[in-house]
Amino acid sequence: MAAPNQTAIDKRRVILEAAVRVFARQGFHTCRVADIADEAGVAYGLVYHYFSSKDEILDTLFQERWDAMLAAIAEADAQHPSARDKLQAIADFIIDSYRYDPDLMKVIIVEVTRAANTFGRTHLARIREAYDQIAGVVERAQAEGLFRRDIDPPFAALAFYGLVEQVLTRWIFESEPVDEQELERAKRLIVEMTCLGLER
Amino acid sequence: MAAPNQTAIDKRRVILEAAVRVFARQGFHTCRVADIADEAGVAYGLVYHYFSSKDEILDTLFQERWDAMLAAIAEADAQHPSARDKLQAIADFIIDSYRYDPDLMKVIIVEVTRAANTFGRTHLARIREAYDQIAGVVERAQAEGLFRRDIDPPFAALAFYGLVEQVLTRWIFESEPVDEQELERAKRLIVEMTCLGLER
DNA sequence: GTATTCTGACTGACCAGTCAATCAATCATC
DNA sequence: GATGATTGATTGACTGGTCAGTCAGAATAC
Repeated sequence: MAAPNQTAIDKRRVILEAAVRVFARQGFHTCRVADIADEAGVAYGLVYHYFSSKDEILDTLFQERWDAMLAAIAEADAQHPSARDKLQAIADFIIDSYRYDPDLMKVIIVEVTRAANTFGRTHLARIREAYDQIAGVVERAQAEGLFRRDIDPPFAALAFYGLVEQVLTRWIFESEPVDEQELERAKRLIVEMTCLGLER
Repeated sequence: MAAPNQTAIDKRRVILEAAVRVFARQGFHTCRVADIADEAGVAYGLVYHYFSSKDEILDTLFQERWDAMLAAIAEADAQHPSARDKLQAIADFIIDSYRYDPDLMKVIIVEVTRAANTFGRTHLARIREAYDQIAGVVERAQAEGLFRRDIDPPFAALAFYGLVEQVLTRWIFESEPVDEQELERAKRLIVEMTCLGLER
């Protein structure tokens, strides 16, 4: 019934999930591979059976998550007619990703998208794809006359995605978990702030 | 003529400035103390004559710069009557700090304000002071009826300061230096975007 | 019986921080 | 204005600990 190497696949997953917790708790540079093995309840050497290096573990985590991100942005773009709804769907997806697995989002943001000297550099092209897709959403909204034309789309994308990441970063720095109400409030405020600004 | 320990003070400064370049180029975790000594043209041991540890060098750089930051925000708040002008003055100061010493700003942002597991945590209280001051500016503008009241001030501060940091991060990830025109354009767009938003 | 998963002791490189020794400047005394 | 004493700056070889990655073999599955 089970796939031939069910166990193997599971162990790989167990290691990945343990790595998320360890990276989130101690940071990539500060933790040791032995910590990951311990957290996974697995022998040290097994980590190197499934991954060729410590770096490859983080690369894998990032790639899996970022693929989902880009798919969700494309989906949001295709599904909704209005630009505001598109941005809302994107914000919702990212905030919900945090709700579902805060540790993973912490690792992705802290160790990859904001790590200008290490993993951020290696994954730069892929990270930029997200910005480009959002810029596209803004550009088309401007062409339709829904958005002002004096803010250039790449800059608008920076402001929008930047705000989302900034909100997550705030939560990441906080010690206690974030409650449901705050998650929902953030979704609303992010889009409101991006579309309408502060002045009345 | 010269102060008694002129040389001493200079060497300390030389080491700090070398550290900025090395941290910016290689990152705090990746570089060795020997790299800093080499860059400063100084013997390895001298670094430990002026600083008790590698960490203390980064702490010093952060503290010096952040003090200037907080002073500039307070100054902007005191100097200008309108909230928009206050935000413009703050954005100008930070963008100009980047213009003057991009390496230092890179180090502060990448290694401290966004390093959730290491220095960001130790300097958290001081970082929050900047957010709190900006939130105060927004709060008073709301009380005066200039800003909408349905965005809470701490969130607005997150969006504003977050956008500034996001713009710097974009430049940090880029390889080529940023031209004057782009710096000035960013100053304008940051405030425009924060105050007016995207929708027309 | 063989292929794969799994184990954990081991190694080799690396690097933060120490320290004993040298050097340079100022001061104190005659 | 020479001589020695004191203080602080400067040097770089060395140490002790850490840790990523290896490997030889045991266990398990098929």
